[in-house]
Amino acid sequence: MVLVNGVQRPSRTRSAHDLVAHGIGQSIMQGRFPIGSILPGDAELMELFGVSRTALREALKTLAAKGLIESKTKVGTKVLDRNNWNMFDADILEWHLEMGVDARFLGWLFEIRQTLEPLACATAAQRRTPEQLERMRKALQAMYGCESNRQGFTKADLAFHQAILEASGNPFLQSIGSVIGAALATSFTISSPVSSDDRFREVMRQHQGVFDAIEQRKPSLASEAMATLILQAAERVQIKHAESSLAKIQIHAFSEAD
Amino acid sequence: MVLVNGVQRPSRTRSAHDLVAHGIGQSIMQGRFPIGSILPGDAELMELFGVSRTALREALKTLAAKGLIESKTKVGTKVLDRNNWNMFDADILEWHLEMGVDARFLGWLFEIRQTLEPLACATAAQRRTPEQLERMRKALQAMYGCESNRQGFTKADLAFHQAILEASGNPFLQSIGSVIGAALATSFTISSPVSSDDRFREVMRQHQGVFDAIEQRKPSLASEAMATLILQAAERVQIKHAESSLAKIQIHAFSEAD
DNA sequence: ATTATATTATTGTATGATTTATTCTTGGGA
DNA sequence: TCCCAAGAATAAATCATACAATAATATAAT
Repeated sequence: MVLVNGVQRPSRTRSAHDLVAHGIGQSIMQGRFPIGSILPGDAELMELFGVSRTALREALKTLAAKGLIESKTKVGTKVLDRNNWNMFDADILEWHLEMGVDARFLGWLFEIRQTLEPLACATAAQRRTPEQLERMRKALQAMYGCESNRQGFTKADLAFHQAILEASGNPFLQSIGSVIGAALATSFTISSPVSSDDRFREVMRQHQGVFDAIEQRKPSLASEAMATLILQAAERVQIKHAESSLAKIQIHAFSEAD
Repeated sequence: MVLVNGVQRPSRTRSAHDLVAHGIGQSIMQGRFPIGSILPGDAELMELFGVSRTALREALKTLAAKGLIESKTKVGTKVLDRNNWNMFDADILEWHLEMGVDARFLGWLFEIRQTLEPLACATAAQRRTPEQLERMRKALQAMYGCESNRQGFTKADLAFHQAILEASGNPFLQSIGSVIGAALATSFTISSPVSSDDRFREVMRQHQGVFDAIEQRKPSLASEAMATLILQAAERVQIKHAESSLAKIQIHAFSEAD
């Protein structure tokens, strides 16, 4: 889904409760429904979004499951504090991105990647199966073939990182794919539309290094290679972000379905 | 909620959709609804749990929000692959624990803690406010005062770790409280009922060390102190787990509300 | 002033009808 | 025989309405 000026254009017909959950979720992110406040009652929300009670309540249950809100009889539906939000949830991240990201948020994002992805590489280097390695190789090949196609490149990049996560064998690490997706989505949007030839070669060299280390079953080498890769990616994005003085940015979120 | 022989006794009257979500979620964890399979249609599930379609569908939306299932018109509701599950979700972790944990799972759990909590300590040492430090101090005091009360001790322990997460300022780190809660819940259940006096002093010494480092704003020291603390906790639990040859274990999950 | 009871607003649950989307089937052509 | 298109079947998605449960608030009784 593509965002322009912070207003969403529904790309396809999505289910009603999905749209409502998206709408309320985004409003919470933007502070339109402040933290700690009570949301409007069912009746009002039904009218606001033009849906039935069923669809509305399903949307609320979706948000409650992600830790955004909590409903209690008679007292109403309260917007919970941020530390109840599940930041590893793909939707919450997407809504964050759609709101526009600031340097602080990017810092947090890369702090996590910088910590977890090297771990994933290290364990993947130990536990990878031949099939998993093959998936990485395929994704890497796709990256090589997408020098000109930035969207395709980003998609292949995400697939590469996810293949590593999967090979780590740790289900917790496998759950952070959405975080990486969010980071790549910002890179896609922020960095210069025509990436230089040198930069492409440098990025590919780093990714190839990670792959080689995992292929050769060298945990610490794989870990370090990934650490430097992420560090440089973070620097690129944050510099670019500082250059663009926009508060809100056009965001394109990627999903595996794309 | 307490588990005995894998059968749940509902401790209090909970909402219908909550019970259904819990029931289906647990069944998925246990493999009773296998991954990739289509679960029974609305009508059958309604009868199975004795609830209306409304309650059932809200439960399904809750599970869908956590990445466990996906519903498509005509095709049915499919149990998604594990890497779609959000392992940082408190409910999913709880259901995992209720099912009983194995050494592998404990390993994954501590792998994550071992990586993220030192980071949290390091950033907390840099960015903590006086109020946040005070929260840590209070929790630490509570731990000192609960040598005999194991449940109270575990609760205070969790509060201490969560105070650190909060002080880190990183919302992603603040979301992993449930992971720590899960780890502590297993420790509570597995380790010997009467912990020795020496062990208590050792654990307190380590926690005090983490606190001191954060108080003195020494990031690397705080990070290392936490790393060794977790390492030893992991060793204790896994050894104890290996001793107890039970496949399923009585689990007591803690929440902030307790 | 305190306790007990009634009120009432808001979420929670139930039910049946209707709509929508997708698979499966069937029929017609090439 | 094979392929494509039109239609039927089916299960989820949505709607509309009614009723129940709960807890905050107000009111009355002690």
